[in-house]
Amino acid sequence: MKCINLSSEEKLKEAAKSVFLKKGFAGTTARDIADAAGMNIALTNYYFRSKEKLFVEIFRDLFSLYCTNTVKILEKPIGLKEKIIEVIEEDYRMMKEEPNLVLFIMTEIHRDCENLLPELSKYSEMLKGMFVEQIAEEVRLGRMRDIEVEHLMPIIIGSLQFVFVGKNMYMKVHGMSEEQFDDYARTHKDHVINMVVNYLFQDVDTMREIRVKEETVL
Amino acid sequence: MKCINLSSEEKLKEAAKSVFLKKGFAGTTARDIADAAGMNIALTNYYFRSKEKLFVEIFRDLFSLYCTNTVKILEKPIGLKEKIIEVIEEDYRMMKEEPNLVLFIMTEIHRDCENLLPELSKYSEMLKGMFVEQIAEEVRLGRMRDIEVEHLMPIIIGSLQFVFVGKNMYMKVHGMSEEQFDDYARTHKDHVINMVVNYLFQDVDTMREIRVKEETVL
DNA sequence: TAAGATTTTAAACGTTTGTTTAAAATTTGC
DNA sequence: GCAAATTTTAAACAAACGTTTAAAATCTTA
Repeated sequence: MKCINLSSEEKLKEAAKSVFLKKGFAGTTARDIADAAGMNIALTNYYFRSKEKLFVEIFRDLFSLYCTNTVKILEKPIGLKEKIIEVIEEDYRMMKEEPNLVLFIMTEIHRDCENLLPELSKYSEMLKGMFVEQIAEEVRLGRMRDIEVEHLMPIIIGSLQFVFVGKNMYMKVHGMSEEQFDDYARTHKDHVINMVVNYLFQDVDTMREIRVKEETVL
Repeated sequence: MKCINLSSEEKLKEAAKSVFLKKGFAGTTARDIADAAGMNIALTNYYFRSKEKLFVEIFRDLFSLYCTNTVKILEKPIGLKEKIIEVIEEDYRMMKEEPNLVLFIMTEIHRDCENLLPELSKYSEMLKGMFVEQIAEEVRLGRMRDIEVEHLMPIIIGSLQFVFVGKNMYMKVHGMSEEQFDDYARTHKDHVINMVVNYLFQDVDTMREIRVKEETVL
């Protein structure tokens, strides 16, 4: 009976993940992966049959890393404002842990959308189910700006993720170290939370406050 | 005296630009470029000496396309709110014209930051000069939220550019055609303008309005 | 410990890569 | 209109690519 030594196979996969994240599929050679793992060049094909099959397997894992936690938060039975703040905080945590992830995902989907399409279903789930209903309910009650979910998600995650997509650019332009970028990103995250919550909720609240004040006066 | 036929050299460069924008440096072969131009494979090296030298020349052009118009707007002698709206509108116009540009810029700087560093100086200019002074003045007068310019620019351009970075992903996830994405992006642009202006100015205005109302009452 | 199964290795496979060459085709300048 | 300069071509280059092979090394099982 087959008894795979997972240690070698997984060591190779971890090394490949690291290289793919940094250089992308097109920029990575089979020898880059072997070198990073400190293993023989033939082992990639021995364990994973081809560079592309290894890549697809890793992409699946990384796309899950990109989505899963956010989807879980969207499904939590909590208030919408609280939920959106949690999503942004989780996004920040994820990108701090793996800063290359967002650009990697975007680049590879851009390169080979058709082949990687099946992996996108999880992202679709994000926008369905109780989250959409929750938005509709909040909008109906006038507690939230009327906005379609297709616009809401990029509003929530876009501005912060963009900072990590352009991480190398910002670091060069502003002469930042890794630590300085961490500080920068954390501060930016707080700006984004304020801005998004302000746009989606506060304006409504403030308008209500004004209305209340006016009614009190009259 | 040397008399270059610009028609062939420029035809090659335009073809290369198109291929590089779509596939990136690592994903583009010399034969891809020759095929796209309908020219002989040797001509790339005849006119540009190497694939990399051709790429750097094209990157310079495209980075300029990415920055120049925005910098011009930032230097205009107009109000800050008006200016920020103009920047977002110009960003949208640019990305509608060349949807692959932002992801291209981000990917290539990520790949080879050191070599492409000299090209980044223009982006730095963006953040200097009268724009910074204008922000400081507006903040001092209490007409604008207190925010550092390093955070302001990603706040302004990040959310909208992110939508174009993830264009292929959104199109697949939401099953959009090119025309539908155009509509989607235009609507999103308007959301971004509202959100950003709201965050930077409206809150201050509204608070002032409230204060004025209170004073009127008392 | 011996036989069989599995893992690892060095070497080579046929392609494709970016680039070069040298001759052919074309254009330029007198 | 001819010699010189320039542009374009087909062919080939060495190097690097993903992959395969077959033998060596290691581990498993009895």
